Amino acid sequence: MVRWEPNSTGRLQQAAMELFVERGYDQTTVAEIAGRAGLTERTFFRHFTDKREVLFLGAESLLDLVVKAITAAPGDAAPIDAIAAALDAIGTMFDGRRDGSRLRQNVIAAHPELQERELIKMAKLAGAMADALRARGVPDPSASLAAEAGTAVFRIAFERWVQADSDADLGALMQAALADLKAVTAGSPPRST
Amino acid sequence: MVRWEPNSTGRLQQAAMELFVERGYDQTTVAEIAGRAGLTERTFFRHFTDKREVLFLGAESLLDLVVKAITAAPGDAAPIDAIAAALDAIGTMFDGRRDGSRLRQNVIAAHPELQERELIKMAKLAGAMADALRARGVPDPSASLAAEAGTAVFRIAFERWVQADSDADLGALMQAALADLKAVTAGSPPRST
DNA sequence: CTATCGATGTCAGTGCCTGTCATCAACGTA
DNA sequence: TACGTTGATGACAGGCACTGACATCGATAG
Repeated sequence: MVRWEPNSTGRLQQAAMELFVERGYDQTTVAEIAGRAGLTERTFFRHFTDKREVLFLGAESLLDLVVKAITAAPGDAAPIDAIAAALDAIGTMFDGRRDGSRLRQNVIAAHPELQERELIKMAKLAGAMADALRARGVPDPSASLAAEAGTAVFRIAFERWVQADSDADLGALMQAALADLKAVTAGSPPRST
Repeated sequence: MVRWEPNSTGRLQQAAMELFVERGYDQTTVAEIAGRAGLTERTFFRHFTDKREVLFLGAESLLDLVVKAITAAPGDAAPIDAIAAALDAIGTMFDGRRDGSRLRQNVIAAHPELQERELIKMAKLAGAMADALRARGVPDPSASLAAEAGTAVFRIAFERWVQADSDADLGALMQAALADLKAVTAGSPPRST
């Protein structure tokens, strides 16, 4: 006989998403989330450091993916090309997950405190990318700047992706955004995409 | 006879900074801040939406400055040059404020929740810069990308500025960082600055 | 069989933040 | 002068996020 149902973390995540969608983030208490998952509030905080974090599990795997892609890039690749490779890997990872991403992003978009958490996750991502570039011998501040550029491209392409009516391809959107960034930093006059 | 001492907001800010430096952000309660300023906790929350915000007043003026600089740039200037003009304006604004900036940044660096707030202020800054560029006729996503690039340059140069031993010039650091960003997005091989 | 372990529950408490109502000097107006 | 209004503040009650300390009890190792 099992003393506890398995996968507490997953149950808490699912219960949280359901409640956030049903009645909104603010109108949902941690006790309610835990209750729906068959647990107590105290246990929620053993699985997640705070209420927001329940929406941001999985950021760790994205980080690993990106670091590996940068590390695996050809040794003679320019920093920006290593970043491009990381973006490609991200594109593949999100393939087919647009509906879920959109749902989650709608919740985040409605709550500044969740946007804050998302931004610091992005900053950590940029930090990890910069570390991976430095490990390739890219000096600062070029490594930091390339990493920041990469996350900027990701964020802007991602935003377009979840908002798009058609089911565009995230990878393609990121490639286009990267090309735009290259053009704009090169001092090109405005153009439309 | 005055019923209340003037400049409640400023007194709260000063009391907060003092206490944060004396005993740390976490070890300071809002009631203590208010008490030192001769006010009550409830009044604190009439001046600031939350405890963190007491450290981030003034972000509004930075935003205005940047928007005006972009708007005032020559009509035929490329987006990236309008951004460069905004960075110059920022450099002038922070001239001579390095010690204060460093003190404040030390507090923020020690507390993730404060970093989150700083990041969302940066995101708002980027949003305002993008709006100003769009008003100049720059289409999306170029406007967003140029704005994000600008804030990335600002953040990285600012970090170096407050950490530097010598009293380097923020404006010069931003110009150098912008040049590095241009080089790295152009696909240049790694170089050191 | 017993000791330890690990996930959970229980409970008390702190601090952030909000809603609501009261206070009272200043100010305008009749 | 009297009186109503305004605006910044105080007082108070309460909700909810989050934490520390201790108890519980199947599972597992020896």
